[in-house]
Amino acid sequence: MRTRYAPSPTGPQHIGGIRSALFAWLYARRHGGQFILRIEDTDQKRTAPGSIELIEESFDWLGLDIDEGPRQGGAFGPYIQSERLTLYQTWAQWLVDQGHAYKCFATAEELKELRAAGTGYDRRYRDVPAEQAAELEARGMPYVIRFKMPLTGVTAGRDMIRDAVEFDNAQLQDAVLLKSDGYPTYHLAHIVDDHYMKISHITRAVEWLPSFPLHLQLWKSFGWEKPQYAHLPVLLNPNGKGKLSKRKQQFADAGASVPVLVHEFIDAGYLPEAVINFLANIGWNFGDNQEMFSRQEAIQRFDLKDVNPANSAYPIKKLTWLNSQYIQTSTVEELARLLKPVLQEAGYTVVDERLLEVAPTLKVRLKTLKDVVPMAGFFFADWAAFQAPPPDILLQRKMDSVSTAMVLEESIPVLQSLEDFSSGSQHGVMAHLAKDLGLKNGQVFGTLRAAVTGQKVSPPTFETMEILGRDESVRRLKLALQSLAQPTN
RNA sequence: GGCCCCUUCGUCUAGCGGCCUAGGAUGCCACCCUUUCAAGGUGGAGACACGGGUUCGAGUCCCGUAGGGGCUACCA
Repeated sequence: MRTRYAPSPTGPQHIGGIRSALFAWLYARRHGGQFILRIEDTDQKRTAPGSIELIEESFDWLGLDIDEGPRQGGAFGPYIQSERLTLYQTWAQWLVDQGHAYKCFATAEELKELRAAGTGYDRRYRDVPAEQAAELEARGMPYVIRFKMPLTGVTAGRDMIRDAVEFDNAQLQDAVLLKSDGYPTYHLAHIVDDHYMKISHITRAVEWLPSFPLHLQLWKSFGWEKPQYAHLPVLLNPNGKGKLSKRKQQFADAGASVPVLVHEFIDAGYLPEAVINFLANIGWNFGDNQEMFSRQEAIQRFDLKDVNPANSAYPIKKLTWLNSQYIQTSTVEELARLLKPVLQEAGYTVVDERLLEVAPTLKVRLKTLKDVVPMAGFFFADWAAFQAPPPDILLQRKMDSVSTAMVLEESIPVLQSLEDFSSGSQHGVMAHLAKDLGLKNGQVFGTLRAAVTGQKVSPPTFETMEILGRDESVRRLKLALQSLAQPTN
Protein backbone atom coordinates (compact mmCIF):
# COMPACT_ATOMS: atom_id res chain seq x y z
CA MET A 1 0.00 0.00 0.00
CA ARG A 2 1.33 3.34 -0.98
CA THR A 3 -0.38 6.65 -0.28
CA ARG A 4 0.69 10.17 -0.82
CA TYR A 5 0.18 13.77 0.06
CA ALA A 6 0.60 15.99 -2.96
CA PRO A 7 0.40 19.65 -2.07
CA SER A 8 1.12 22.64 -4.21
CA PRO A 9 3.95 24.68 -2.79
CA THR A 10 1.98 27.87 -2.46
CA GLY A 11 2.99 28.94 1.01
CA PRO A 12 2.66 27.88 4.62
CA GLN A 13 1.09 24.54 5.38
CA HIS A 14 -2.63 24.70 6.00
CA ILE A 15 -4.30 22.46 8.57
CA GLY A 16 -6.84 21.23 6.04
CA GLY A 17 -4.07 19.73 3.98
CA ILE A 18 -2.60 18.16 7.08
CA ARG A 19 -5.91 16.52 7.88
CA SER A 20 -5.97 14.92 4.44
CA ALA A 21 -2.33 13.97 4.76
CA LEU A 22 -2.97 12.47 8.18
CA PHE A 23 -5.59 10.12 6.80
CA ALA A 24 -3.29 9.05 4.00
CA TRP A 25 -0.45 8.60 6.49
CA LEU A 26 -2.59 6.60 8.92
CA TYR A 27 -3.74 4.37 6.10
CA ALA A 28 -0.22 3.69 4.90
CA ARG A 29 1.03 3.01 8.41
CA ARG A 30 -1.91 0.79 9.19
CA HIS A 31 -1.02 -1.42 6.27
CA GLY A 32 2.71 -1.23 6.60
CA GLY A 33 2.98 0.69 3.37
CA GLN A 34 4.75 3.83 2.32
CA PHE A 35 3.70 7.43 2.64
CA ILE A 36 5.01 9.72 -0.05
CA LEU A 37 5.29 13.47 -0.27
CA ARG A 38 5.06 14.79 -3.80
CA ILE A 39 5.24 18.44 -4.67
CA GLU A 40 2.83 19.57 -7.34
CA ASP A 41 4.40 22.74 -8.60
CA THR A 42 2.94 22.77 -12.05
CA ASP A 43 1.53 26.23 -11.70
CA GLN A 44 4.50 28.47 -11.93
CA LYS A 45 2.50 31.54 -11.04
CA ARG A 46 1.35 30.19 -7.70
CA THR A 47 4.57 28.55 -6.62
CA ALA A 48 6.07 30.29 -3.62
CA PRO A 49 9.75 29.84 -2.82
CA GLY A 50 10.45 28.13 0.47
CA SER A 51 7.12 26.36 0.58
CA ILE A 52 8.61 22.90 0.41
CA GLU A 53 10.69 23.53 3.49
CA LEU A 54 7.64 24.90 5.27
CA ILE A 55 5.69 21.78 4.42
CA GLU A 56 8.50 19.50 5.53
CA GLU A 57 8.91 21.38 8.80
CA SER A 58 5.21 20.97 9.45
CA PHE A 59 5.42 17.24 9.00
CA ASP A 60 8.50 17.09 11.19
CA TRP A 61 6.76 18.97 13.96
CA LEU A 62 3.68 16.79 13.76
CA GLY A 63 5.76 13.65 13.71
CA LEU A 64 4.30 12.41 10.45
CA ASP A 65 7.22 10.61 8.93
CA ILE A 66 7.59 10.55 5.19
CA ASP A 67 9.05 7.55 3.43
CA GLU A 68 9.72 9.10 0.07
CA GLY A 69 9.83 12.73 -0.91
CA PRO A 70 12.02 15.61 -2.01
CA ARG A 71 14.15 15.44 1.11
CA GLN A 72 14.31 11.71 1.70
CA GLY A 73 14.47 10.65 -1.93
CA GLY A 74 13.22 7.24 -3.01
CA ALA A 75 13.16 4.85 -5.88
CA PHE A 76 10.40 6.65 -7.76
CA GLY A 77 11.69 10.19 -7.82
CA PRO A 78 12.08 12.92 -8.50
CA TYR A 79 9.25 13.93 -6.19
CA ILE A 80 8.84 17.42 -7.50
CA GLN A 81 6.72 17.65 -10.60
CA SER A 82 8.64 20.44 -12.25
CA GLU A 83 11.52 18.00 -12.42
CA ARG A 84 9.44 15.45 -14.30
CA LEU A 85 8.24 17.58 -17.18
CA THR A 86 9.42 15.40 -20.04
CA LEU A 87 7.52 12.49 -18.59
CA TYR A 88 4.24 14.37 -18.77
CA GLN A 89 5.04 15.74 -22.20
CA THR A 90 5.83 12.31 -23.49
CA TRP A 91 2.59 10.86 -22.23
CA ALA A 92 0.54 13.79 -23.42
CA GLN A 93 1.92 13.29 -26.88
CA TRP A 94 1.25 9.59 -26.61
CA LEU A 95 -2.35 10.35 -25.86
CA VAL A 96 -2.50 12.56 -28.94
CA ASP A 97 -0.94 9.84 -31.04
CA GLN A 98 -3.45 7.37 -29.78
CA GLY A 99 -6.32 9.67 -30.58
CA HIS A 100 -7.27 10.21 -26.93
CA ALA A 101 -6.22 13.83 -26.90
CA TYR A 102 -5.64 16.69 -29.29
CA LYS A 103 -3.84 19.94 -29.69
CA CYS A 104 -5.97 22.97 -29.14
CA PHE A 105 -4.90 26.31 -30.51
CA ALA A 106 -7.66 28.43 -29.03
CA THR A 107 -6.30 31.71 -27.76
CA ALA A 108 -6.88 33.20 -24.35
CA GLU A 109 -9.20 35.72 -25.98
CA GLU A 110 -11.28 33.06 -27.65
CA LEU A 111 -11.62 31.21 -24.38
CA LYS A 112 -12.55 34.36 -22.58
CA GLU A 113 -15.32 35.06 -25.06
CA LEU A 114 -16.60 31.54 -24.78
CA ARG A 115 -16.71 31.88 -21.04
CA ALA A 116 -18.44 35.24 -21.25
CA ALA A 117 -21.02 33.69 -23.51
CA GLY A 118 -21.83 31.26 -20.76
CA THR A 119 -20.70 28.22 -22.67
CA GLY A 120 -17.48 26.51 -21.86
CA TYR A 121 -14.85 25.55 -24.34
CA ASP A 122 -16.73 24.30 -27.42
CA ARG A 123 -14.20 21.67 -28.55
CA ARG A 124 -13.50 23.69 -31.69
CA TYR A 125 -10.13 22.03 -32.23
CA ARG A 126 -11.17 18.53 -31.29
CA ASP A 127 -11.72 17.40 -34.81
CA VAL A 128 -9.35 19.48 -36.91
CA PRO A 129 -7.43 17.27 -39.33
CA ALA A 130 -3.93 16.31 -38.33
CA GLU A 131 -2.33 18.12 -41.27
CA GLN A 132 -4.06 21.34 -40.33
CA ALA A 133 -2.98 21.04 -36.72
CA ALA A 134 0.56 20.33 -37.84
CA GLU A 135 0.50 23.43 -39.97
CA LEU A 136 -0.68 25.60 -37.10
CA GLU A 137 2.00 24.15 -34.92
CA ALA A 138 4.62 24.73 -37.61
CA ARG A 139 3.59 28.35 -37.74
CA GLY A 140 4.49 28.57 -34.09
CA MET A 141 0.98 28.85 -32.76
CA PRO A 142 0.92 28.10 -29.05
CA TYR A 143 -1.30 25.23 -28.12
CA VAL A 144 -2.44 23.08 -25.24
CA ILE A 145 -3.25 19.41 -25.29
CA ARG A 146 -6.79 18.58 -24.37
CA PHE A 147 -8.39 15.30 -23.51
CA LYS A 148 -11.09 13.91 -25.76
CA MET A 149 -13.80 13.28 -23.25
CA PRO A 150 -16.44 10.81 -24.42
CA LEU A 151 -19.40 12.81 -25.66
CA THR A 152 -22.06 10.42 -24.47
CA GLY A 153 -22.65 7.80 -21.85
CA VAL A 154 -21.82 7.82 -18.20
CA THR A 155 -18.63 7.29 -16.32
CA ALA A 156 -19.13 5.23 -13.22
CA GLY A 157 -16.59 4.99 -10.48
CA ARG A 158 -16.11 3.90 -6.95
CA ASP A 159 -15.07 6.12 -4.13
CA MET A 160 -13.88 4.38 -0.98
CA ILE A 161 -15.93 6.66 1.21
CA ARG A 162 -19.09 7.06 -0.85
CA ASP A 163 -19.10 3.86 -2.87
CA ALA A 164 -20.62 4.19 -6.32
CA VAL A 165 -20.66 7.55 -8.05
CA GLU A 166 -21.83 8.26 -11.58
CA PHE A 167 -21.34 11.12 -13.97
CA ASP A 168 -22.90 12.07 -17.25
CA ASN A 169 -20.10 12.41 -19.79
CA ALA A 170 -21.92 15.07 -21.75
CA GLN A 171 -21.49 17.37 -18.78
CA LEU A 172 -17.74 17.22 -18.94
CA GLN A 173 -15.39 19.36 -20.91
CA ASP A 174 -12.28 18.51 -22.82
CA ALA A 175 -9.90 19.33 -20.05
CA VAL A 176 -6.47 20.72 -20.65
CA LEU A 177 -3.80 18.13 -19.95
CA LEU A 178 -0.71 19.97 -21.01
CA LYS A 179 -0.49 23.73 -20.85
CA SER A 180 1.08 25.89 -23.52
CA ASP A 181 4.12 26.44 -21.31
CA GLY A 182 4.82 22.75 -21.42
CA TYR A 183 3.71 22.13 -17.86
CA PRO A 184 1.03 19.55 -17.20
CA THR A 185 -2.18 20.30 -15.40
CA TYR A 186 -3.05 18.45 -12.23
CA HIS A 187 -5.23 16.06 -14.19
CA LEU A 188 -2.41 14.67 -16.26
CA ALA A 189 0.37 15.01 -13.73
CA HIS A 190 -1.27 13.19 -10.88
CA ILE A 191 -2.16 10.22 -13.01
CA VAL A 192 1.24 9.86 -14.57
CA ASP A 193 2.90 10.27 -11.19
CA ASP A 194 0.57 8.05 -9.25
CA HIS A 195 1.12 5.41 -11.87
CA TYR A 196 4.88 5.70 -11.88
CA MET A 197 5.08 6.05 -8.14
CA LYS A 198 2.87 3.01 -7.72
CA ILE A 199 0.37 4.77 -5.52
CA SER A 200 -2.31 2.30 -4.48
CA HIS A 201 -4.74 4.66 -2.78
CA ILE A 202 -5.34 8.22 -3.79
CA THR A 203 -6.72 10.42 -1.05
CA ARG A 204 -7.73 13.95 -1.90
CA ALA A 205 -10.33 16.51 -0.95
CA VAL A 206 -13.93 16.29 -2.20
CA GLU A 207 -13.49 19.25 -4.46
CA TRP A 208 -11.87 16.75 -6.82
CA LEU A 209 -14.93 14.62 -7.07
CA PRO A 210 -16.36 16.49 -10.09
CA SER A 211 -13.21 15.77 -12.07
CA PHE A 212 -13.11 12.15 -10.96
CA PRO A 213 -14.76 10.95 -14.22
CA LEU A 214 -12.11 12.74 -16.24
CA HIS A 215 -9.43 10.97 -14.26
CA LEU A 216 -11.19 7.66 -14.66
CA GLN A 217 -11.26 8.15 -18.42
CA LEU A 218 -7.62 9.08 -18.39
CA TRP A 219 -6.67 5.89 -16.59
CA LYS A 220 -8.67 3.99 -19.13
CA SER A 221 -6.96 5.71 -22.06
CA PHE A 222 -3.55 4.98 -20.63
CA GLY A 223 -4.55 1.41 -20.03
CA TRP A 224 -2.98 1.52 -16.59
CA GLU A 225 -4.35 -0.18 -13.56
CA LYS A 226 -5.98 2.51 -11.55
CA PRO A 227 -5.58 2.99 -7.81
CA GLN A 228 -8.49 3.32 -5.44
CA TYR A 229 -9.72 6.81 -4.78
CA ALA A 230 -11.00 8.26 -1.53
CA HIS A 231 -12.47 11.74 -1.65
CA LEU A 232 -12.07 13.19 1.78
CA PRO A 233 -14.52 15.61 3.36
CA VAL A 234 -13.17 19.08 3.97
CA LEU A 235 -12.99 21.38 6.93
CA LEU A 236 -15.46 24.23 6.97
CA ASN A 237 -15.13 27.47 8.88
CA PRO A 238 -16.08 27.20 12.59
CA ASN A 239 -19.44 28.77 11.80
CA GLY A 240 -20.02 26.16 9.11
CA LYS A 241 -19.98 28.75 6.35
CA GLY A 242 -17.58 28.04 3.57
CA LYS A 243 -14.44 26.02 3.28
CA LEU A 244 -11.79 26.68 5.86
CA SER A 245 -9.37 28.97 4.17
CA LYS A 246 -5.99 30.31 4.99
CA ARG A 247 -6.77 33.54 3.29
CA LYS A 248 -9.77 34.65 5.27
CA GLN A 249 -9.28 33.80 8.87
CA GLN A 250 -11.90 36.19 10.09
CA PHE A 251 -14.65 33.81 10.93
CA ALA A 252 -17.09 34.51 13.67
CA ASP A 253 -15.59 32.96 16.73
CA ALA A 254 -16.00 35.66 19.30
CA GLY A 255 -13.52 37.74 17.40
CA ALA A 256 -10.75 35.36 18.33
CA SER A 257 -8.40 34.48 15.56
CA VAL A 258 -8.43 30.78 14.87
CA PRO A 259 -5.25 28.94 14.01
CA VAL A 260 -5.26 27.33 10.56
CA LEU A 261 -1.61 27.31 9.61
CA VAL A 262 0.68 24.76 11.20
CA HIS A 263 3.06 27.39 12.44
CA GLU A 264 0.13 29.11 14.11
CA PHE A 265 -0.51 25.98 16.15
CA ILE A 266 3.11 25.91 17.15
CA ASP A 267 3.08 29.57 18.10
CA ALA A 268 -0.14 29.23 20.05
CA GLY A 269 1.36 26.53 22.24
CA TYR A 270 -0.43 23.43 21.07
CA LEU A 271 1.19 20.03 21.29
CA PRO A 272 1.64 18.05 18.09
CA GLU A 273 0.09 14.99 19.70
CA ALA A 274 -2.98 17.00 20.56
CA VAL A 275 -3.24 18.39 17.06
CA ILE A 276 -2.99 14.92 15.54
CA ASN A 277 -5.60 13.57 17.93
CA PHE A 278 -7.82 16.54 17.20
CA LEU A 279 -7.62 16.13 13.44
CA ALA A 280 -8.13 12.39 13.56
CA ASN A 281 -11.38 13.00 15.41
CA ILE A 282 -12.86 15.00 12.58
CA GLY A 283 -14.54 12.83 9.99
CA TRP A 284 -13.29 9.74 11.70
CA ASN A 285 -13.47 8.45 15.22
CA PHE A 286 -11.64 5.97 17.31
CA GLY A 287 -14.69 4.15 18.55
CA ASP A 288 -15.52 2.95 22.03
CA ASN A 289 -16.57 6.48 22.90
CA GLN A 290 -12.90 7.26 23.31
CA GLU A 291 -11.87 10.76 22.39
CA MET A 292 -8.27 10.67 23.40
CA PHE A 293 -5.92 8.24 21.71
CA SER A 294 -2.35 8.04 20.56
CA ARG A 295 -1.32 7.95 16.97
CA GLN A 296 -0.24 4.35 17.46
CA GLU A 297 -3.72 3.44 18.61
CA ALA A 298 -5.22 5.32 15.67
CA ILE A 299 -2.99 3.45 13.24
CA GLN A 300 -4.32 0.16 14.49
CA ARG A 301 -7.89 1.10 13.79
CA PHE A 302 -7.89 3.57 10.94
CA ASP A 303 -9.66 2.76 7.73
CA LEU A 304 -10.53 5.09 4.89
CA LYS A 305 -13.83 3.26 4.54
CA ASP A 306 -14.87 4.53 7.93
CA VAL A 307 -14.39 8.17 7.07
CA ASN A 308 -17.58 10.19 7.35
CA PRO A 309 -18.38 11.68 3.91
CA ALA A 310 -19.85 14.88 5.33
CA ASN A 311 -17.82 18.03 5.57
CA SER A 312 -17.48 19.41 9.06
CA ALA A 313 -17.15 22.71 10.79
CA TYR A 314 -13.74 23.21 12.28
CA PRO A 315 -14.24 22.29 15.96
CA ILE A 316 -11.32 24.32 17.20
CA LYS A 317 -12.64 24.56 20.78
CA LYS A 318 -12.12 20.85 21.19
CA LEU A 319 -8.46 21.28 20.48
CA THR A 320 -8.08 23.50 23.51
CA TRP A 321 -9.55 20.81 25.70
CA LEU A 322 -7.51 18.05 24.10
CA ASN A 323 -4.38 20.11 24.46
CA SER A 324 -5.00 20.61 28.17
CA GLN A 325 -5.52 16.87 28.51
CA TYR A 326 -2.20 16.17 26.84
CA ILE A 327 -0.48 18.68 29.07
CA GLN A 328 -2.05 17.07 32.09
CA THR A 329 -0.95 13.61 31.14
CA SER A 330 2.56 14.54 30.14
CA THR A 331 5.39 13.95 32.57
CA VAL A 332 6.92 16.82 34.50
CA GLU A 333 10.14 16.46 32.55
CA GLU A 334 8.34 16.52 29.26
CA LEU A 335 6.26 19.52 30.21
CA ALA A 336 9.36 21.35 31.40
CA ARG A 337 11.08 20.63 28.11
CA LEU A 338 8.12 22.05 26.21
CA LEU A 339 7.75 25.08 28.43
CA LYS A 340 11.36 26.16 28.36
CA PRO A 341 11.44 27.68 24.88
CA VAL A 342 8.12 29.42 25.48
CA LEU A 343 9.47 31.13 28.58
CA GLN A 344 12.71 31.98 26.87
CA GLU A 345 10.87 33.49 23.99
CA ALA A 346 8.97 35.63 26.47
CA GLY A 347 12.28 36.99 27.64
CA TYR A 348 12.86 34.93 30.76
CA THR A 349 16.04 33.21 31.76
CA VAL A 350 15.17 29.65 32.53
CA VAL A 351 17.06 27.52 34.99
CA ASP A 352 16.05 23.90 34.49
CA GLU A 353 16.07 23.10 38.17
CA ARG A 354 13.51 25.77 38.89
CA LEU A 355 11.37 24.87 35.90
CA LEU A 356 11.20 21.33 37.18
CA GLU A 357 9.90 22.64 40.49
CA VAL A 358 7.32 24.86 38.87
CA ALA A 359 6.06 22.49 36.21
CA PRO A 360 4.05 20.24 38.54
CA THR A 361 1.95 23.19 39.65
CA LEU A 362 1.18 23.97 36.02
CA LYS A 363 -0.05 20.66 34.70
CA VAL A 364 -3.70 21.13 35.49
CA ARG A 365 -3.65 24.83 34.82
CA LEU A 366 -2.38 25.25 31.30
CA LYS A 367 -4.59 25.05 28.25
CA THR A 368 -1.71 25.84 25.97
CA LEU A 369 1.99 26.12 26.58
CA LYS A 370 1.68 29.85 26.11
CA ASP A 371 -0.41 30.11 29.27
CA VAL A 372 2.70 29.57 31.31
CA VAL A 373 3.82 33.14 30.72
CA PRO A 374 1.07 35.03 32.57
CA MET A 375 0.61 32.21 35.07
CA ALA A 376 4.15 31.50 36.12
CA GLY A 377 6.48 33.85 34.33
CA PHE A 378 7.27 35.59 37.61
CA PHE A 379 9.22 32.57 38.81
CA PHE A 380 11.75 33.27 36.11
CA ALA A 381 11.90 37.03 36.38
CA ASP A 382 14.63 38.88 38.25
CA TRP A 383 13.59 38.38 41.85
CA ALA A 384 15.58 41.35 43.07
CA ALA A 385 13.46 43.57 40.86
CA PHE A 386 10.18 42.31 42.29
CA GLN A 387 7.74 45.08 43.13
CA ALA A 388 4.84 44.83 45.50
CA PRO A 389 1.49 44.75 43.70
CA PRO A 390 -0.91 47.68 43.74
CA PRO A 391 -3.88 47.62 46.15
CA ASP A 392 -6.36 46.41 43.57
CA ILE A 393 -4.42 43.20 43.36
CA LEU A 394 -3.27 42.96 46.95
CA LEU A 395 -6.59 43.55 48.65
CA GLN A 396 -8.81 40.52 48.75
CA ARG A 397 -12.54 40.33 48.90
CA LYS A 398 -13.93 42.03 51.98
CA MET A 399 -10.47 43.15 52.97
CA ASP A 400 -9.10 46.63 53.39
CA SER A 401 -5.58 47.90 53.88
CA VAL A 402 -5.83 47.55 57.63
CA SER A 403 -6.87 43.94 57.66
CA THR A 404 -4.47 43.14 54.86
CA ALA A 405 -1.61 44.67 56.79
CA MET A 406 -2.65 42.67 59.79
CA VAL A 407 -2.59 39.43 57.84
CA LEU A 408 0.81 40.26 56.47
CA GLU A 409 2.19 41.20 59.88
CA GLU A 410 0.88 38.13 61.54
CA SER A 411 1.99 35.82 58.76
CA ILE A 412 5.61 36.86 58.64
CA PRO A 413 6.69 35.59 62.05
CA VAL A 414 4.65 32.44 61.65
CA LEU A 415 6.37 31.63 58.42
CA GLN A 416 9.73 32.62 59.73
CA SER A 417 9.48 30.31 62.66
CA LEU A 418 8.14 27.42 60.65
CA GLU A 419 10.46 24.47 60.98
CA ASP A 420 9.72 23.01 57.64
CA PHE A 421 8.86 25.45 54.86
CA SER A 422 7.00 22.91 52.81
CA SER A 423 3.68 23.86 51.33
CA GLY A 424 1.98 21.32 53.54
CA SER A 425 3.16 22.79 56.80
CA GLN A 426 2.58 26.31 55.54
CA HIS A 427 -0.99 25.37 54.81
CA GLY A 428 -1.42 24.02 58.33
CA VAL A 429 -0.16 27.05 60.15
CA MET A 430 -1.79 29.57 57.86
CA ALA A 431 -5.16 27.88 58.10
CA HIS A 432 -4.75 28.07 61.83
CA LEU A 433 -3.84 31.74 61.62
CA ALA A 434 -6.86 32.47 59.49
CA LYS A 435 -9.05 30.92 62.12
CA ASP A 436 -7.38 32.93 64.85
CA LEU A 437 -7.87 36.12 62.90
CA GLY A 438 -11.48 35.28 62.21
CA LEU A 439 -10.86 35.30 58.46
CA LYS A 440 -11.58 32.86 55.72
CA ASN A 441 -8.75 30.79 54.34
CA GLY A 442 -9.27 32.45 51.01
CA GLN A 443 -8.76 35.88 52.43
CA VAL A 444 -5.49 35.00 54.11
CA PHE A 445 -4.15 32.74 51.40
CA GLY A 446 -5.20 35.20 48.74
CA THR A 447 -3.42 38.03 50.45
CA LEU A 448 -0.24 36.01 50.58
CA ARG A 449 -0.65 34.97 46.99
CA ALA A 450 -0.97 38.51 45.78
CA ALA A 451 1.89 39.73 47.94
CA VAL A 452 4.20 37.01 46.84
CA THR A 453 3.33 36.66 43.16
CA GLY A 454 2.03 40.12 42.38
CA GLN A 455 -0.84 38.40 40.62
CA LYS A 456 -4.45 37.62 41.26
CA VAL A 457 -4.14 34.30 39.55
CA SER A 458 -1.22 32.02 40.16
CA PRO A 459 -0.22 28.51 41.06
CA PRO A 460 -1.21 27.54 44.61
CA THR A 461 0.13 30.00 47.16
CA PHE A 462 2.05 27.66 49.40
CA GLU A 463 3.63 25.70 46.60
CA THR A 464 4.67 29.01 45.13
CA MET A 465 6.25 30.13 48.41
CA GLU A 466 7.99 26.82 48.79
CA ILE A 467 9.61 27.29 45.41
CA LEU A 468 10.43 30.92 46.10
CA GLY A 469 11.95 29.89 49.41
CA ARG A 470 11.41 31.28 52.85
CA ASP A 471 13.67 34.28 52.55
CA GLU A 472 12.31 35.52 49.28
CA SER A 473 8.74 34.88 50.33
CA VAL A 474 9.10 36.80 53.56
CA ARG A 475 10.93 39.57 51.75
CA ARG A 476 7.99 39.95 49.41
CA LEU A 477 5.50 39.97 52.28
CA LYS A 478 7.45 42.79 53.87
CA LEU A 479 7.52 44.63 50.59
CA ALA A 480 3.74 44.39 50.42
CA LEU A 481 3.50 45.64 53.96
CA GLN A 482 5.65 48.64 53.11
CA SER A 483 3.62 49.47 50.06
CA LEU A 484 0.51 49.44 52.20
CA ALA A 485 2.10 51.95 54.52
CA GLN A 486 2.68 54.31 51.61
CA PRO A 487 -0.03 56.90 51.11
CA THR A 488 -2.12 55.92 48.12
CA ASN A 489 -2.10 58.55 45.45
C1' G B 1 -27.66 28.50 -14.14
C1' G B 2 -25.75 23.24 -14.98
C1' C B 3 -23.46 19.09 -12.60
C1' C B 4 -21.61 16.52 -8.20
C1' C B 5 -21.33 15.53 -2.96
C1' C B 6 -23.39 16.01 1.91
C1' U B 7 -27.47 16.43 5.94
C1' U B 8 -28.11 12.99 14.03
C1' C B 9 -27.61 17.82 20.14
C1' G B 10 -24.46 24.93 19.04
C1' U B 11 -20.03 21.91 17.41
C1' C B 12 -17.21 17.01 16.56
C1' U B 13 -19.46 12.39 16.44
C1' A B 14 -21.83 6.85 17.68
C1' G B 15 -25.68 4.57 15.04
C1' C B 16 -24.56 0.28 9.27
C1' G B 17 -33.96 -2.07 10.01
C1' G B 18 -35.98 -3.89 15.74
C1' C B 19 -30.55 -3.48 21.33
C1' C B 20 -32.69 4.22 20.30
C1' U B 21 -37.97 6.67 25.55
C1' A B 22 -30.96 8.15 20.04
C1' G B 23 -25.01 7.02 23.16
C1' G B 24 -20.09 9.76 23.86
C1' A B 25 -17.20 14.24 23.66
C1' U B 26 -16.80 19.43 23.61
C1' G B 27 -19.05 23.93 24.70
C1' C B 28 -22.87 25.97 28.04
C1' C B 29 -25.59 25.98 32.94
C1' A B 30 -26.09 24.25 38.13
C1' C B 31 -24.22 21.92 42.37
C1' C B 32 -20.04 19.58 45.06
C1' C B 33 -14.83 20.02 46.21
C1' U B 34 -11.68 24.21 46.84
C1' U B 35 -6.38 29.18 48.72
C1' U B 36 -6.95 32.19 43.16
C1' C B 37 -7.09 29.96 38.45
C1' A B 38 -7.69 25.35 37.03
C1' A B 39 -8.43 20.26 37.52
C1' G B 40 -11.82 16.65 39.32
C1' G B 41 -16.88 14.80 40.70
C1' U B 42 -22.32 14.90 40.08
C1' G B 43 -26.45 16.59 37.49
C1' G B 44 -29.04 19.52 33.59
C1' A B 45 -30.68 21.77 28.97
C1' G B 46 -29.58 20.19 23.97
C1' A B 47 -30.35 16.50 17.67
C1' C B 48 -32.39 12.15 13.86
C1' A B 49 -33.92 19.13 8.22
C1' C B 50 -38.97 18.38 5.96
C1' G B 51 -42.50 15.43 3.02
C1' G B 52 -43.65 11.02 0.75
C1' G B 53 -42.84 5.94 0.15
C1' U B 54 -40.72 0.51 1.18
C1' U B 55 -41.37 -2.59 5.63
C1' C B 56 -44.79 -6.03 10.71
C1' G B 57 -41.12 -2.20 12.13
C1' A B 58 -36.86 3.52 9.68
C1' G B 59 -32.28 7.91 12.55
C1' U B 60 -30.96 3.59 9.67
C1' C B 61 -33.39 1.70 2.64
C1' C B 62 -35.72 4.58 -1.83
C1' C B 63 -37.73 9.21 -4.03
C1' G B 64 -38.69 14.32 -3.70
C1' U B 65 -38.11 19.16 -1.31
C1' A B 66 -35.18 22.37 1.48
C1' G B 67 -30.52 23.66 3.34
C1' G B 68 -25.14 23.34 3.19
C1' G B 69 -20.58 22.44 0.54
C1' G B 70 -17.97 21.91 -4.01
C1' C B 71 -16.90 21.92 -9.36
C1' U B 72 -17.92 24.55 -13.72
C1' A B 73 -9.50 27.86 -15.31
C1' C B 74 -3.81 26.86 -19.88
C1' C B 75 -5.16 26.72 -10.20
C1' A B 76 -4.52 22.78 -7.66
